[in-house]
Amino acid sequence: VPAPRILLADADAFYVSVARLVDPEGAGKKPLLIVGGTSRERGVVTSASYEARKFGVTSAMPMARAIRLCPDATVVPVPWEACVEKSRAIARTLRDFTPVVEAASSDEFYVDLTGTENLYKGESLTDTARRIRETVLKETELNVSIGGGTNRLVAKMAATLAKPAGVHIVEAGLEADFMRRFWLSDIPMVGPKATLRYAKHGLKSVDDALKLSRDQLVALLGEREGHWLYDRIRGKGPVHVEARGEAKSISRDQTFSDDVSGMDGMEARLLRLVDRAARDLRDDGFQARTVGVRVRDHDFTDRQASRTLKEPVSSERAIARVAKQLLVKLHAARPVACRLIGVQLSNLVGDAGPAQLDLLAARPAGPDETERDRKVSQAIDAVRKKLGAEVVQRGQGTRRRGGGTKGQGTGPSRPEA
DNA sequence: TCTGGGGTCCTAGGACCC
DNA sequence: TCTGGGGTCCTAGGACCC
Repeated sequence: VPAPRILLADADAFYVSVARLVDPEGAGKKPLLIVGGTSRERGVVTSASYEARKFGVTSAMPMARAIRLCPDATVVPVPWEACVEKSRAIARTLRDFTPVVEAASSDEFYVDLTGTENLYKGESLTDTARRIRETVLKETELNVSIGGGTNRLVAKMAATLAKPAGVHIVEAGLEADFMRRFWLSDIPMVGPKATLRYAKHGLKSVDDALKLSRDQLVALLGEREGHWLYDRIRGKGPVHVEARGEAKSISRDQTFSDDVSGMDGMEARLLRLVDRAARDLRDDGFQARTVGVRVRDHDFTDRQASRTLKEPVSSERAIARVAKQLLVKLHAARPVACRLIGVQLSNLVGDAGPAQLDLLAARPAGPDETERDRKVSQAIDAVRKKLGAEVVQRGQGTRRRGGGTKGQGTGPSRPEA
């Protein structure tokens, strides 16, 4: 049995790089570049150029703070559509090497080269990774860094060492040794909460935790987490790479520049989000059985309510009816102003495949979604399609999302996931 | 400093069924 | 009349990732 050969290809400063490609004369010429929410008051950094990072700017940082740290930086919005296209282009290039490519996010791709030893006969994993890197650069104008090894954990952690524009492969058998240079907080899924818990037991680095036996770790952290950490710090982790995989939920939410109070205002904003979510759901060829509504109160308390229906729905009117009831319920439970409202559609049922077309047609209109609701949505889709075509005719170069990609089962924001 | 938008996975309790 | 155990589905919340 050959040892697994897993790679993680991670695009360098993805959103910044795409912003520069989109606008070579503007953003392309600014070393100090920040890409992110330009709502000024409530935006955060999506990505900062390596030059800007030297000033302490990091992603997810409030924009106000980022500008204070790096006052000379240029701030531009995220070019979402171009990012979706570039993400797909990277995935396509990777699939030329093996079909087993999993998009973990827009800019991260797991690649399983196990069993390709004969195909790339004699070539080391390092050389194959370098060749992949060069090919992606040539075909997409984007630099990826590639980490690799016998499982996803070491591949991911090696990729951080490979940045920028490099390759780092961990040889089989050296996984445990490789891990010793890291902090526990560097391990994927060890977030702020876990880091704090570990620190309370005096555990900060991988080396700290290596001094404890399996039983001691279990005694400290509990059955599940104890075993989990014992394996991770020895470089053991999941191996399976899932080729493709479809979206499991679609959500659209919005933070408002000013808090919204009162049902009328909240409902108006909810309906706009419902329209976006329903449209994107249908574009991706899905129906949803579960409708959820999320609010973030003015004091940053997150609350959520959801309902699962007997039959899946995809029309604006059906989703809006449920969403409104959920919003009323949430507002009644805590009638305060909110800073964010979101709509989430899950329990997705595909309706794109020809095999399922009959099933859909046969699905009777029920109490949750009437025949009339569906007709209205069909009319909306028809108008959108027409408008999209006109935009293309005018040569503005901004085709409406999904116009020609219907039924590929890929979400606009997680294109290959 | 005052916190985006898009996701995934896990847990725990209750309802319900066998 | 009182007592089970197991399995599945649903809901809410939380941690985490990019």
